[in-house]
Amino acid sequence: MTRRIPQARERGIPDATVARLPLYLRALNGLAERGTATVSSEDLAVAAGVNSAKLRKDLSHLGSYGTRGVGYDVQYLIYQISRELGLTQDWAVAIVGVGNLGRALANYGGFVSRGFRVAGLFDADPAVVGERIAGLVVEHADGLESVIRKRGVSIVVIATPATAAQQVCDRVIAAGVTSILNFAPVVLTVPDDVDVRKVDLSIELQILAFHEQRKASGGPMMGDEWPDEVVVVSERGAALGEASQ
Amino acid sequence: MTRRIPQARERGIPDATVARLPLYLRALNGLAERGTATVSSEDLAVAAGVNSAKLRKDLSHLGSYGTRGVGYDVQYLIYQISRELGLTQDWAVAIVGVGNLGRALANYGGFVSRGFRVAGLFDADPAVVGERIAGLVVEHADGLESVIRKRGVSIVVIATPATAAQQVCDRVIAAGVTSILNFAPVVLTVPDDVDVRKVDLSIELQILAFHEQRKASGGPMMGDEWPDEVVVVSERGAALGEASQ
DNA sequence: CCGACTTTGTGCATCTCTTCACAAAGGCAC
DNA sequence: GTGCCTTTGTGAAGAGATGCACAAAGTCGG
Repeated sequence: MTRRIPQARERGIPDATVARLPLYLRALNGLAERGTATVSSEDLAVAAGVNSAKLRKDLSHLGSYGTRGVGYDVQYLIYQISRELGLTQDWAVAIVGVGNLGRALANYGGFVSRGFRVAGLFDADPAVVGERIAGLVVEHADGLESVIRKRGVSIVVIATPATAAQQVCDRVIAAGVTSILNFAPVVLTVPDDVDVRKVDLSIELQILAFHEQRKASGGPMMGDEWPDEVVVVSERGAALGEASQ
Repeated sequence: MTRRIPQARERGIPDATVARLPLYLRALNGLAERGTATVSSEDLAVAAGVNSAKLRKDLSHLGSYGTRGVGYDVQYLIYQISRELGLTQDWAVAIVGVGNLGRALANYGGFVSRGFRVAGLFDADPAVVGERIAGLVVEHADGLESVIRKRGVSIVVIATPATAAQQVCDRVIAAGVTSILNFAPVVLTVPDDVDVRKVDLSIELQILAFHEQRKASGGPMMGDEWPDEVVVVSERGAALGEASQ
């Protein structure tokens, strides 16, 4: 029974750290634009809205890139974090579902600026296919698999209604995609090697409502009884991007 | 020095649990629509995509609403979770920034279906003010404070460009709002009693890219040296909802 | 070259969240 | 009733994240 000793440069950055790296990157880019050359963990932590000890521990997972007594070189750190996140290469992204949300995403500037390139827009509605959005022509969802393979798409954004999401998901996985960003309000079932990240407006609002209620009233009404009239809220809402299909 | 003993029905549901309750609620609504009367923790856990022990522990924080040997009454559990989340009351929501994203949000069906009512749309661009979106007329951002007070808005969604977000944030907080959903890619500075939740597409994509890179290559290139030519990615992207102002 | 000062990187204690495993509770068949 | 079977609710162990506090490492003025 040997003791588990963590390697200095072991592959395995904690998820919580990975989730914060983009935040640091953004703060660093802000500093770089203002011409700052070096930054202390304290200052960077404030800019990113985290604790400075946490920031230092996070960065220590990437390597020892700071200089004691001075801080971190902004440009160098930007490069190291970008490299770790895989932003030094280009990622082809496809957006499926060109409803309100799909359009918003296609026009999103932050996409292009960071190594993410929109390589395709898809919808199942013939009325939308052929339309030109953000310099791209919307293609019919039938061609999904072939286009994914042909253009080397590795990340797919699902912005379809909830009902279509799982089917789209299955198809893009069959085409070899292993990274999915899901905006549809459903739990996607995927194999273990596929990463799904979920963005769900409705859930965020409900979490806010919980805290708001707590602040307002010191908790929900105390009784556990049913009220006289129970109104059951139904799951009638379409996906955020209510596209066709 | 007394030991801290958790009360049985203490007000204080873990954050991780609160974040999952909406997920359970959605799964339960799906079951209710299909006419299911009772459900076991195992089945509900599968539907919500979590571990069944976790689900039971989560629910146990609300109270003891299950029946051993049987499971949970779907309708009753829907009611209890809704009540805990504060969805049995109506929340007035204002959306600030009517760009691509703002429009998508205003048209989002899931909003209305769950006790959230869009009570106002705001933008600083005169070209957008007056436009009719999802049955509402876009108002000028100047009237933000008075409308918030008048219509009892308690949750504000910020869908402005990054540059305007902090200013909007300060103003709505001054008007009494303590719950904010922020889509702009900036860290908002707020007092302790204000809750901010952040939705950031760019960050989600970067996290996916990290995992994708790991899967593809077994890690980033090994050297720690600078490449000959360093391209620094700039933070040029506008907010997801690139509205005016 | 030295000593004062700054800031990193990390060991450690703490806290939170997750998962296991099982006793207790309840339904149901007979 | 009685006993078997199912499923909850939870104690306890484990895993992971956080934050403190400080030694080690480096800068800089003189």
